[in-house]
Amino acid sequence: MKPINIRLLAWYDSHARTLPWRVSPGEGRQGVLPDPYHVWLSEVMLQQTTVATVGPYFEKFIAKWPTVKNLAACDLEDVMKAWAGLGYYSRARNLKACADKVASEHDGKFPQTAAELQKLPGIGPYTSAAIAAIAFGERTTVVDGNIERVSTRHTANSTPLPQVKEHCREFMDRVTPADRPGDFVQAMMDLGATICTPRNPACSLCPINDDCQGHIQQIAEQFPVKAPKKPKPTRVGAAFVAQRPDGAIWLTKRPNKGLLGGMSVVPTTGWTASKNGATGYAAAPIVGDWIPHGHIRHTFTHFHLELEVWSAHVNMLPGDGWWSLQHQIGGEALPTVMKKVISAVADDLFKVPK
DNA sequence: AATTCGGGGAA
DNA sequence: TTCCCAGAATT
Repeated sequence: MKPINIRLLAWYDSHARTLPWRVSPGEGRQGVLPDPYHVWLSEVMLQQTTVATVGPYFEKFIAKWPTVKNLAACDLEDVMKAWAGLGYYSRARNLKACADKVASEHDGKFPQTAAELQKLPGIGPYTSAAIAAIAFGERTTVVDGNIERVSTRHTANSTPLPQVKEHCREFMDRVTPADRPGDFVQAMMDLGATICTPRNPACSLCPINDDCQGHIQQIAEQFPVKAPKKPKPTRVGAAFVAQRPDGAIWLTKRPNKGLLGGMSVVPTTGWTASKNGATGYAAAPIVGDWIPHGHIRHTFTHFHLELEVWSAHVNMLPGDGWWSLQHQIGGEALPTVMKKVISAVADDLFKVPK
């Protein structure tokens, strides 16, 4: 039987997905490597985020900032606005910090080894290895969620995550070729995304099913084994949409660290396990004729949130913040939960093109 | 080693 | 609903 990398690369040459950050399949087969800036940007966006979600954001960023130097030259606030809705907002701040460092310390050229890349903000073990392999052809050992699934199934390894990750690394070190390492890791990831899927894997179509223990024993779907997850608690609070007579909405900025760090929000109460202290309009940032708009629900990584939504027409508010005019709101750095809140008051505000 | 970070698509 | 996604940083 041919080695795994031979079978996988042959499959990749005929089945590779065409994605915005990849070179064309024809170029790829001729050994053309993609732009490191594109690879880096896509890899950071793809951290815990699906290809379908990333696509439009990637296109928007490339159009707005064609090079890493362009990104370094812009304001962080513009990056936060462009990243709004994509989630995990520390990625956006690290993205900017990384661009600044590449521009100022490396003359706008990304380091070419995984070891050097990992010294940059927002680039960890996975992303450094992926960029080095895909953009520079280094024979690194890449392990992501797809590869964890493919490799644990191939070896029928029932060690639970995250301990099994080291075995996955050894598996990859054993099978990754020195020639076309970037295409190989992308082939592994495409395989995991399209055939070796979490549920109902299409084993009959898999190019490496002949020596896959998961397939042979008909137990592929049970890997990887994971520790049971904790239930998500629910937190509650109230949000206040203050509107000026001209329709502008009062926004404030979250601190740069923690949940929704650096993002723009309307004033809210604290988000607590249960209602405590002042609630409803009694907790509003200013006395006024607050009108109830029901509540919105939103789920974060580790808790559910239920927010009462209130609105009122006011002329001024205390504290730090600014009035955002209706035509500006779509361009603000608003996380999705805040778009839900504002939509509950003015449901047509985000239907206008940004 | 555990926890904290968003959001959306699929089943 | 639950799961999981081209994970990193922090504690």
